[in-house]
Amino acid sequence: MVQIRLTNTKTRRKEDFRPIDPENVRFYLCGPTVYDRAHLGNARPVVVFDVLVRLLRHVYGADHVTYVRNFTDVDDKINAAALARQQAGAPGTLEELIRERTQETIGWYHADMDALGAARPDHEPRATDYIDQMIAMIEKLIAEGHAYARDGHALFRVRSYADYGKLSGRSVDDMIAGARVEVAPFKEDPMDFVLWKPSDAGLPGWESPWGRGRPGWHIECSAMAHELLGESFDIHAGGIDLQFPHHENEIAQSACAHPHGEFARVWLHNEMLQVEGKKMSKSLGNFFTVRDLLDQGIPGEVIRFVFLQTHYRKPMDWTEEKRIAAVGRLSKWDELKRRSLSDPERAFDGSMVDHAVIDALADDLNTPEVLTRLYAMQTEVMLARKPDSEIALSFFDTLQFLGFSNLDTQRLLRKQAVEKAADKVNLVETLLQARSDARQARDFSRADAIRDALVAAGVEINDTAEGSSWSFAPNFDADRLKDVI
RNA sequence: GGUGGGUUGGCGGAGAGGUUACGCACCGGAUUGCAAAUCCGUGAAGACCGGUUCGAUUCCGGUACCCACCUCCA
Repeated sequence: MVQIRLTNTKTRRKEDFRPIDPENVRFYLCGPTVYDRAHLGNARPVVVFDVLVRLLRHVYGADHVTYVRNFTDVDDKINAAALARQQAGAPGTLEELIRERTQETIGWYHADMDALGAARPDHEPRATDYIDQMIAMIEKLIAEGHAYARDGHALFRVRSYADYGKLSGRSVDDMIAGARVEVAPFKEDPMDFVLWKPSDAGLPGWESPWGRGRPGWHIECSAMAHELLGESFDIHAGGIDLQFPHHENEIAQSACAHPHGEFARVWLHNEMLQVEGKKMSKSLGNFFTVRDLLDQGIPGEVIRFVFLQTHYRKPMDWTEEKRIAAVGRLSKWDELKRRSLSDPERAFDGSMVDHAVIDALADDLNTPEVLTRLYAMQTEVMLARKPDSEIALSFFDTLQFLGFSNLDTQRLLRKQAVEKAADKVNLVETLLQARSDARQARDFSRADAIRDALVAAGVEINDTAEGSSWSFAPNFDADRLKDVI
């Protein structure tokens, strides 16, 4: 069996991955707060850890991995969005508008992540469905002395957990010295964080031993992970920005509430995404969503390819240049698929995934190394020069395994071009026949003139020993064909 | 102020204490009537300053610059 190695944030080392139970490898990924469209940065962990899940399923078996990714559907930003809608005249109670908003956002999220080729998790728990578990957990923490209730709040007592700060390499004292912590009158210690907070009449709330209120951030992940994966599970992942405070607080809560469990054995964090060398932010005007890109005709596979070019533990820069290069590469593979498979629509089952690709992934998800292997395979497929060669089958099986099933990066544009040009097919073929005739007659100047004009009009021509083939390019412009006639 | 990450050839981007990463671009060659596509090949690097070592881009220390987190942004 392939030995997977992963860089564990908890130990700051690359270590052999040994599942607690190989029959059920358990993985938790922090999901989105569903108040708006996912921006491009939100997509990075989804794609990166989708690859991890694919690897785990490949190694341990498709039915031996449990993948959980939550939806945080209780949050002040959601409340604000719902309130804005109500003030804009939307009908319904605030609770209804909140539900509407989160439901709609989850639908968007699914559509966008599907487009990126990211498989759906086995469980997608919503925080509001686990309020009871959160309350039970908070009660236990209070009973054990790890938390306290004050003024309608429940707060975690950071000093009661000796290892607080271990994951992120911080000490409580240093952080307080940094003087950037919120000091609230009801806190025993400035670092204590909120488990439960009161809701007034204008906010969603649930009855609790501390009054009507809503959960703080952090507790939902602890409660849902415990409910669905148990006291101890294998891997917990998310963006590096969650390392502190979110994951640190999750650990503290879970370790204190379930002292016999280990919570997550391995912690994985992806580095952040930048855009053209800068942080993506609304103020810089370089903020955009996954949907924005998809709507521009950039398929999810292109986004996925660009993501996999950079190792997940390094900052990744989204650039126009990379986008264009990815389109070129995938288009080339699409062309190769048409040429090297007797049935380009053939479905693959993952039985011929390349071993070197698996080895590269097993080495801490080294996706750039995977691409290097794919380039080598590409050349081998070219050299095989016959349809359905073993290397071709393996190559496209591997691509599908990696989440690249549709390689036609220009399908939207091409589809439009073909539709627009449907009545020009005969004309193009007539012209190509004329070129062929001219070549036969060795009238090369006429043949080349026809070819150049067709190319200029957006017809791709490929001459091989077996003959010529052609296709409409996405930029096909029928009007230009008039120049040929 | 504290913490973490980064700095590799024109661009993107890895591994390894000593032997070609790889891709794109460029250049040369093969193929082609000429192109395109494809194949083969050359050149080009390791922010800066020290240290360890027979030998460092790879280990250690320092400096500079960039990014992020410490503010419910993945």
